[in-house]
Amino acid sequence: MSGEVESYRQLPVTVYQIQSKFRDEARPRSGLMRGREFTMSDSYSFDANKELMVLSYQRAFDAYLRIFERLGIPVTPVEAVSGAIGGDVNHEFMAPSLVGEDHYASCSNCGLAANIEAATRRVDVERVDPSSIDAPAPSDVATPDAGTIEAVSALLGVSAAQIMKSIACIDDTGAVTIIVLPGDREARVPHGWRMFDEADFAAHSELKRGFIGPVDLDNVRVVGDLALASAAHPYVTGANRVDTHLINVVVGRDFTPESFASYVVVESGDLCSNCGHEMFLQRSVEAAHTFQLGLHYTSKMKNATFVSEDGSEQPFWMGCYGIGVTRLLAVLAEANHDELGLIWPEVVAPYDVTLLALGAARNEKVAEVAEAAYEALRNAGHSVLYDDRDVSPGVKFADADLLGVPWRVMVGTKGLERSCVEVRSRASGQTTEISLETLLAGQLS
RNA sequence: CGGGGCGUAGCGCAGUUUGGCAGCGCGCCUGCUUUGGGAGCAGGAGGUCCCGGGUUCAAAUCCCGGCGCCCCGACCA
Repeated sequence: MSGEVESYRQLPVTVYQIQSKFRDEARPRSGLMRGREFTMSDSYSFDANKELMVLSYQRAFDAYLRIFERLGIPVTPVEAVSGAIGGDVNHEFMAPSLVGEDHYASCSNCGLAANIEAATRRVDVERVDPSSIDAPAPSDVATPDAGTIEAVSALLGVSAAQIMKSIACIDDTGAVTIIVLPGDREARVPHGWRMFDEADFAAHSELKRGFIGPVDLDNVRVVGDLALASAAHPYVTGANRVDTHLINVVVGRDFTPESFASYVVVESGDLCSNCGHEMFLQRSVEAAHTFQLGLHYTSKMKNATFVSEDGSEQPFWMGCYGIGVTRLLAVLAEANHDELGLIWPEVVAPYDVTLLALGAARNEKVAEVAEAAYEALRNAGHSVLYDDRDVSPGVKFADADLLGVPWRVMVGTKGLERSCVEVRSRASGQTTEISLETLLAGQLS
């Protein structure tokens, strides 16, 4: 782009490509849904400032919505984490599907939707005064080999919800941070953080895997899930000693997290962080992804610049947008089928019309009309799949349903007696009769 | 790389638990009938039961070893 665009006057610019892509996927699955080779359409926008980048982003976003609408694929744009690609605001276009690999949380009231990896919840309970919790000071309890919530729960006879889960992480600044959350919930590690790996545990011997706890931890940041701030009971936690836990740990008395936020993976029934109504989870397929990259890449590149209005050299504000074309085919089939087979949306159907000659081998007139209809429809600009096989009508009907071509024209003795043929819509199942004249003029209605 | 499952006719599978004639559906071949919703009847062909070894009078079935495929997870612009 640096060779093509020199001035702010040339902006905005959006370029695209449709290319084969290769990924070293650890486990390809579900046919076209995730393969090591696939076709991808992606595009990139370049703007002079953030406000204009957002406009370009919105144009691409709206275009994607229109594409999916025309394809007959219902999609929900959801807030997502940007993964390795970087940048700030981004959306995944999720097609609800039982075969999907992703889940998103959606609010039943305000419509807020976010990938399960990004979704947060609200906890609508008053913060509890620690002094109101009647519990003696924390004390040790031996928990040999009980390094999991389940094991501690079974050993001590307490519910998972009464145990505090402590997850050791490296945060986005590289600092060791412990996330504490209710033991009956999965931890959601914020974007940019990572959980401890083998090397981290080796480097921080004060943190005993399976027995980590937030009490008396020096020089380690502790953050807590919202639910802990409103918990009206003491917790069981790790004692930071092998085979030992602490009981009667009260949040705010025995330790105080630096801050409270949503650190659990959202579950169905959790409250929307925006409006407080219940959220539900939807299984889905990621059909497309859009990103506001901002200066994420261009600020690190020497030549990704243009000359701005005031004469200074400025980096481009970028957006990037991708649709998995190969995957789209699978999503398309998922979204557009019934028990008889595919139902191609007209805009992407490989043929407009399938022409069935019924009993042509025994009726010369049928064969003649079908041949003529084939030519007429083609001359009128239709793409036609012509079934002139010598098989029974039932076989042709079933195959036509299976292939899912939008329009089916049936030429047979029954109709020809009245100089008619039938036209059937695969999507609606509606059959109408048209005259031979209409058909031979290349028209379907 | 972990966890689970599977391997028997062209395809899909049952049979393996409790060792005892190699089965079913579809497809295929022949004949007759049928022909606007995946035809019917009759007859027929088709097997390295993944491979190797072991136990046994006898192994698709039990034991040991190997190979292959699928699913789940890790992974994933």
